Amino acid sequence: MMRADARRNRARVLDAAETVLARDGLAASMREIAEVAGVGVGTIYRQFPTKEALYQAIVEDRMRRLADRAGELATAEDPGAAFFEYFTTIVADSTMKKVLVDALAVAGIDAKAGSPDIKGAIETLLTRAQRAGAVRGDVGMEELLALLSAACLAAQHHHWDEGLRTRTLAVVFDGLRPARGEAAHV
Amino acid sequence: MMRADARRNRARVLDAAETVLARDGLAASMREIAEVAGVGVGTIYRQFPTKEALYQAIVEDRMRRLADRAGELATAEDPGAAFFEYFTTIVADSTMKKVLVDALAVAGIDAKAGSPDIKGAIETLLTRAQRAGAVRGDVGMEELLALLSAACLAAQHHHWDEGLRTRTLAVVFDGLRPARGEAAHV
DNA sequence: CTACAATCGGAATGCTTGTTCCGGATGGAC
DNA sequence: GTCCATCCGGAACAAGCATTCCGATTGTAG
Repeated sequence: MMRADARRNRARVLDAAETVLARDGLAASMREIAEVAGVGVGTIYRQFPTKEALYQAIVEDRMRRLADRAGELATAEDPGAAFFEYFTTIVADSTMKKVLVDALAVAGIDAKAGSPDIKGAIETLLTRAQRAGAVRGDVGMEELLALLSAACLAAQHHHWDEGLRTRTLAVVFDGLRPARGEAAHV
Repeated sequence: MMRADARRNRARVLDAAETVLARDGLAASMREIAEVAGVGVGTIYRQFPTKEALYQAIVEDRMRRLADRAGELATAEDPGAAFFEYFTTIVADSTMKKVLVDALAVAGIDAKAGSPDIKGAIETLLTRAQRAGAVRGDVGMEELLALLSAACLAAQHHHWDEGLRTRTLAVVFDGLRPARGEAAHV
């Protein structure tokens, strides 16, 4: 059983790391995280063997939340709206969360072990939206993830404000919609 | 007048820097650039007062080439094709050139001094394509640059191969085209 | 060819980073 | 209250970085 102070400090470290990493991404230093958390650097290393491990813990947590959100939307009445809303949410999120973006970029959303089945969850949203005729049938997961990742990266780097985000995603979404006349895939 | 060996070394440094920075981006170290160039680090500093200055020299050079290319395409017979070709070229380029992408991301394509009028050149391509009815009239420079930068960032980070690039840009381009029925802006 | 200023290489400097270590503090079982 | 395994803080260490400096070298004007 973990001692009470250890558990408390673990929470503080995770909190501080989330804050600092959101701002500085992978470039954040352990010293600063420790300072924000109000603990010594040694305390961090007691819980997380390495900087990467700390990052991974946070990224996995965020991934899990994103996967959960996708799960909720998987049963929405309007699959098209659900799909586009999810896309927008992730991009809006990443404007503020540099870790997530760095993680998407470095480790890759691509199938990294540990991360829950976010890919599967997104695929469900895509398939349902396609069946409902809200998204072209000929876009695959690869292109979708490429577009999603691209939007997240740019939103982060250039600090897209809401207006720019809306207008830019509008173009992408138009490209994702079926050409008029394309039949819904039953 | 510059001594002959100094001029030769300057060229070597620029070459090496282009190579190394293309691979490692801003994370590349001066030592490695010096090694690849076959000179001492001191030699680099004789020509470029700082690491940033060296980067800037290379980025400006690339920007100039991109602006030139845009200039050529500005008088193409098919403004729509010219526009989409230019977009594709830049993205394909950035898959290989990490500096460019870092520069776009960090310094920002956005109006940084020194960089020639690449923004103006792109705007010309856009306007002509819109007049020709190949691009929606309601997309502005801001969204266009956002999309361009997004594609470059993602292409670099995930090493888009040609197939993925083609399919992903196809979606974006579809979003940029006018909805059927939208009139060309004379 | 000579002489000297321009240039060179790379060791040295000073800083930042991730990680380790350990003397001292402390939670909690008895 | 006692006691010890656990945990804490932060100094210390090693590695890497950009940048500076200087004795040795070399282009070139005269």
